[in-house]
Amino acid sequence: MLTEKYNQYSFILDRTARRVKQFAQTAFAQNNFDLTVDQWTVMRTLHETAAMTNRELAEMCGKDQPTLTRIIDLLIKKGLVERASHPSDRRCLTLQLTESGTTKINQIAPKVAAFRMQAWENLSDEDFTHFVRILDTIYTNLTNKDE
Amino acid sequence: MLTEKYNQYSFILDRTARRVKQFAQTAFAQNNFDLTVDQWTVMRTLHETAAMTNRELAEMCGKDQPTLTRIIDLLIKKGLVERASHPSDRRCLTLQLTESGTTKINQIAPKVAAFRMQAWENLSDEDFTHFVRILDTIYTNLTNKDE
DNA sequence: TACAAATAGTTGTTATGCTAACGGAAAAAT
DNA sequence: ATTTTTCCGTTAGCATAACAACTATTTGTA
Repeated sequence: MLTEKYNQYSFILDRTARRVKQFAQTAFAQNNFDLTVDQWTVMRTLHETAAMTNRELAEMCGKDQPTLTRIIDLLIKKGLVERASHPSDRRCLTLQLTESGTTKINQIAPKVAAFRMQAWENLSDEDFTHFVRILDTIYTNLTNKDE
Repeated sequence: MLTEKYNQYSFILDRTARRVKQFAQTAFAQNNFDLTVDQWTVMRTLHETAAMTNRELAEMCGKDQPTLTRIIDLLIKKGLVERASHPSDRRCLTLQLTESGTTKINQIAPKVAAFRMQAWENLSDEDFTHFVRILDTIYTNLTNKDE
């Protein structure tokens, strides 16, 4: 492979990821969701698998623990999530959506799914398959195997 | 297209972009480059096309102006870049690498290109073509056409 | 010419990503 | 049983991303 040819992949990847997030964030604002995209990701994960610890939730959201702690702080301020103590391990916390949080998720989830689709205009199912395979391969290639 | 199937593309994209940046940043640290990945991107762009204004450079780097201003501030602190006044428009500034900055770019550019390649193990030239096409299409799909 | 609109760069604010470090608690080792 | 190690969550510090607001300057227009 020619080295020069691949010099730009990082730029393209970064640029596209930021555009996707920005596009979603603008849609969130226009619909008065009063959430950031990342806060929504956390709530959505918590909705699918309730009562996780901070560490488990961070893992599932693809975020590190400090970042997740701060996002949870903001969601608690908004009354959408609550922390409870873990029954058997006093180091852990159990996180779950409040009733208000569950209501919110159910309200906005279909809308989010709808405008997310706009990214895939002019692209095929096969492209989606390529997309997942290539990006996951890159991710794996750059992940430390010692873990 | 099935909506559910595409719910995760944003997650994959974001996760991969962060991994790529993190991988590069770790390599930078191990080689004592004393630069962030974004600072390197700015320097590299400035090296290829010298004497740009803040706005032009931001555009080429895919960053917004406030972000670029702050990155340039840091690079100036390190003595790698300098701001000069624009000859014909007093609103503008002309940015360029210092001699020290040019030396640094030439020293580290080959190393960066080398470890960047690690992302593409187990992937083909055809995959790279798919990658560029798909991500650029997504970017275009989500870019406001009114500009 | 005078005034309104647009442009360039900066600064402020909030949120996130990453690393390091810290305190409390549990697990492992001796 | 005590010590050491590991683990969990949080906090702190720095850099970046996005947006709004501000100053200075230039351009467009009446």
